[in-house]
Amino acid sequence: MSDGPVLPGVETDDDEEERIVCHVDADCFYASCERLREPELRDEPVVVGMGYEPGKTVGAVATASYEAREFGVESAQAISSALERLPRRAADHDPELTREETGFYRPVDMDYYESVAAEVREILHDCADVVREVSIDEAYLDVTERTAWEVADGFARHVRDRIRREVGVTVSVGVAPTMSAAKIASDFDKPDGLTVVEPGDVQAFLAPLEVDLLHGVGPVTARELREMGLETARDVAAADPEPLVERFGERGRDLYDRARGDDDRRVEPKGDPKSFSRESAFADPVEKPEPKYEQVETLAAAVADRARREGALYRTIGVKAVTPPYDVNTREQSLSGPVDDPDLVERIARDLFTEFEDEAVRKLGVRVANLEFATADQASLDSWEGAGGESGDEQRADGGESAADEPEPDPEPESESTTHSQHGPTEGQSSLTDFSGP
DNA sequence: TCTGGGGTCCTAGGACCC
DNA sequence: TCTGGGGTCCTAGGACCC
Repeated sequence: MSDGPVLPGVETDDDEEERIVCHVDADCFYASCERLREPELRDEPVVVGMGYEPGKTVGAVATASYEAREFGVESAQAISSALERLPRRAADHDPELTREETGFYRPVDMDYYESVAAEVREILHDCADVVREVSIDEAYLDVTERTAWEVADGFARHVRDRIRREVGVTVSVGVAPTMSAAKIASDFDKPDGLTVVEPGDVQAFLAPLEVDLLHGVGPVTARELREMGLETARDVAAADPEPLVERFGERGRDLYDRARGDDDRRVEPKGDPKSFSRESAFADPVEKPEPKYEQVETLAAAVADRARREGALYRTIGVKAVTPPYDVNTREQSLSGPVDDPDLVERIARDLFTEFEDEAVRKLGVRVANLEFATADQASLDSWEGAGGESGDEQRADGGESAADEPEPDPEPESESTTHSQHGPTEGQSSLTDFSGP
């Protein structure tokens, strides 16, 4: 809706303002990155495998190029199954197969992809005032101040072409008045797509879509919606919202609103992370305790190291044990105050894991959560401590001598190293951006 | 699908406090 | 002593996303 002229000095209510949201989604990003440094892979089927090693059959598909998808290779598939559908192209290649029936397999190389993503990010920030990075290959842009609906497709094309020209990867772009519609729009015409949904057209655009195309609807919810007789966004939009709320809680309300094109979320930069975790799977379920504890220790050290590098203190430590067939068990423990203490992470992780030491375990994980990040003004932390006046029950175990005068039940503060002030002032941006090239 | 890794948010019950 | 209601925190699990 185009409002009348805005009187000078009269602010329109921010919430009422129509936004122009742009969702940028890279096409099979990891595969595109591999093609960037290995141009021979262009137009060929490419599979990037996680936990995959050249020549082996272990791991899972992280990304498959569109050519590989034609063979039935999909994300999250076991590499062994992918290889059945699309054999590896080998130097001594099977004369039974034509070249067209084979593809290229590469292991994930996050450092390299991160370096490419940083170049894309730079362009995105150049094209918008507010950018929300959702993942390595996806972001929302609020471009309300940069374009207008009449020329939105030209703007989106500009963003897309710049990324192709300056970085060399293709992206799909969706433009809409809401985040959820923009997200679906970017997916509508992949790869190398460009879809603009103008304000009046949102509901009509969504209507024919199957429910599982809606963001937040996975296999479970899709099945339940179908059992309720709701197959498409149109059905959901026309349904009585009450049963949806009753069955799905808040999500049901969101689902109903989004299907109708209602979504008042604003594009905002992503805040600090909420947790860090590391996990790894065994080739086969392990029953003996020793190798499992060894893995727990490795993961604990990696997680603690990550947190320290990011300048985060944590107050909760947890473990995950996946037992056959695929039961996910989690255990966690919270401390009385935030710490940076790798030994404590290891000790508590081991402790929480004892419950599973004799069970067959196929996958293990260690996690820290309840994070606190150092702010530039450490003073603000000190001030709330002082402001409380009475009670010292909410002690932070963040080092310093003061901890010694309090009988601390849980974490023993281990000297200076628990403070992270020596890491210097941390910026809002995480260390994701300061990669050091391939 | 015979199952990789790193996240987010929500729910629900119990403990504990007032 | 029994019963009440509200709020918050903790823990475990589930669904979902990329």
